[in-house]
Amino acid sequence: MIQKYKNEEKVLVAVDCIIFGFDQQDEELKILLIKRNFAPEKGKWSLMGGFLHADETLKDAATRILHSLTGLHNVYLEQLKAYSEIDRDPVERTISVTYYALINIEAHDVELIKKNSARWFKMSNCPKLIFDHNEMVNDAIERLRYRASTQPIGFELLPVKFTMRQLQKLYEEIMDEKLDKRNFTKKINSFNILEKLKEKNKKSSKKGSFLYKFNQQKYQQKIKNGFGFKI
Amino acid sequence: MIQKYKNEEKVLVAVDCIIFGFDQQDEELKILLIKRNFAPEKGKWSLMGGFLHADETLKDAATRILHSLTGLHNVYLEQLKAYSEIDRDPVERTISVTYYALINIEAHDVELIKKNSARWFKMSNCPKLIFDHNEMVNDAIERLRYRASTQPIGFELLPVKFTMRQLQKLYEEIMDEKLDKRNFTKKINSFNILEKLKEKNKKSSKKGSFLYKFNQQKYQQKIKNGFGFKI
DNA sequence: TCAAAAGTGTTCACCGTACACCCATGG
DNA sequence: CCATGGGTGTACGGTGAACACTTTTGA
Repeated sequence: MIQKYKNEEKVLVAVDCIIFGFDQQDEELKILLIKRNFAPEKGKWSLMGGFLHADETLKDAATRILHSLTGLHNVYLEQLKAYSEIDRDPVERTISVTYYALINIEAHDVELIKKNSARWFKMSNCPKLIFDHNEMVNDAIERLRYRASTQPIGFELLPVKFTMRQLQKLYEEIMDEKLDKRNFTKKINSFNILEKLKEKNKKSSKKGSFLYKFNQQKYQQKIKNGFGFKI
Repeated sequence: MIQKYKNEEKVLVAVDCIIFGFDQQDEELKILLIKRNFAPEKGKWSLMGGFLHADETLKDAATRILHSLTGLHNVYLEQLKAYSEIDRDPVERTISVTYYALINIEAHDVELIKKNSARWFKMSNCPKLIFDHNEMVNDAIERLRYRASTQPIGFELLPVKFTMRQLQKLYEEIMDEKLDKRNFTKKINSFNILEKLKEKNKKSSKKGSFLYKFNQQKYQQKIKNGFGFKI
C-alpha cells in the first residue's frame, strides 16, 4: 500500500457560486444571493456556497450547490479563482473556489429559493456581502464580460426563443454600455448561429419583434473552429 | 468563542508552479521541471510544487515554493486554476492550485536547481509529467498567450536591457508564430513604454542592435489606464 | 392618427497586415 | 568586399463606429 502524506496539514475547501440571471421582465442582469440562516454572519447576504466533499470534484460540488438552490441541472458553470486569505472566514481557515453560473431566470425553482431565503438582486444594486464575497462578485463580472466578448455566452441566460432586442439588452447589461442596434444586429448575424423564426413577440411593442433561436449545430461548429466572436 | 465547522471534511491542498523562462542563449521559451526524488512516481518529471501551510495564502505558498527552487524573490506570479479530480494524486485526495511564474532565466540560482534535480526544458519538447501536470502546463501556456497579447508581460522574462529583436523573438516563442519585424517595432513603439539606450548589443550581429529598457513609470501609468496593448 | 419600438445601409476613419531595400560592421 | 543581421515606410483592405428614416400596429 502506498504511504500517505502524513505530516501535511489539511484545510477546509469551500465552493461559492456567483449565479447570474437575466430578468426578462425588467431586462436587468441579476445575481442570486442567500440570506444566511446560520452562524457566522447570520442574517447577512451571501453567495450560495458549501464545502467540498471527499468524493466529488470542485465542479461536482458547484453543481450540487447550484442544484440545491435552483433545482436546475446542466447549468453553464465556469471556475473562476481560489481565495485563500488566512482569515477570510473568521470561524476556521477555509479556502474557497468560486464558480460562476449562467441560468435562465425563468427556469429556476421558486419554492427552493424561498426555502433558502434567497433573492435576486440587480447587479447594479448588490448589497454588502459577508467575508470576501463582494470581491468574488466583482471578479466574476469581469470574467463574464470577457467571456461575453469572446463567445456568445448570453444564450445561456435567455429562453429558447428570444428577440434580437432582448439579446442586445442582455449584452448591454453585461457590458454596462449602450450598443448601436444596427451594428449589433449586423455583428450577431455575421456569426450565423441564429435561426430567425416566423413568430413574433408582441409583448414589447405594437409592431412586435421577430423571435430567434440558437442553432446548436452551427454554434458547436463555431466553438470548434475557435470563433471570431467579438462584441 | 465561535463554533468550528465540525462535521466538514478537510482535504490536502497543493500548489504547483509552472515556471517559464526565456533562454537568451538559444532564444527559446522554457519551463523549469524537477525530477522527483520521492514517492510516488520517483524519478519522473514533474512541476515544482508543495503543500499549502495553515499560516499562508496560496500565493504565499507559491512564492515560497518558487523561492526554494530558484532563490528568487519578487517574481511575477499569477493564479491559474484549481485541479480537483478525485484520483489525480494516487496517494491521497489532494486538490492543487496552479500558479505560473515568469522569471529571468539568467537570474536564478543554479546551485539550487541542481540540488532539486531540476532542469529547463524547451516548451516544444516538454516530457511526459506525473499526474495531471501536462494539462496544467497546457493551460498555463494558453493563459500566458492571452496575457502576453493583452499586457507587455514579456518584460518579466528579459534582462533589464534587451534588444528589440530579443523582445520580438520572445513574443514569437510565446505565440508560436512568426511576426513581421517592422510591424512589431511599430506596435511596441506606439505604446511608448520603452526607453531606447545609446548602447548596442553586438553579440548577435556585426552592426549591433540597440538596447532598450523598460520605462517603469510609463508602464505603471498604462496599466492604470487599462492599456490598449494588443499584439 | 399617433406613439412606440422594430428593422434596415452607407460612409468614414483607423488599424492590422503585407511587403523590400539600404545600413553598419567584423571578419 | 561581402555576409549577416538591424533598421525603417507605405499602400491596401477590412473592421468597428457613427448615423436617420421608414414600417407596423395597438390604442
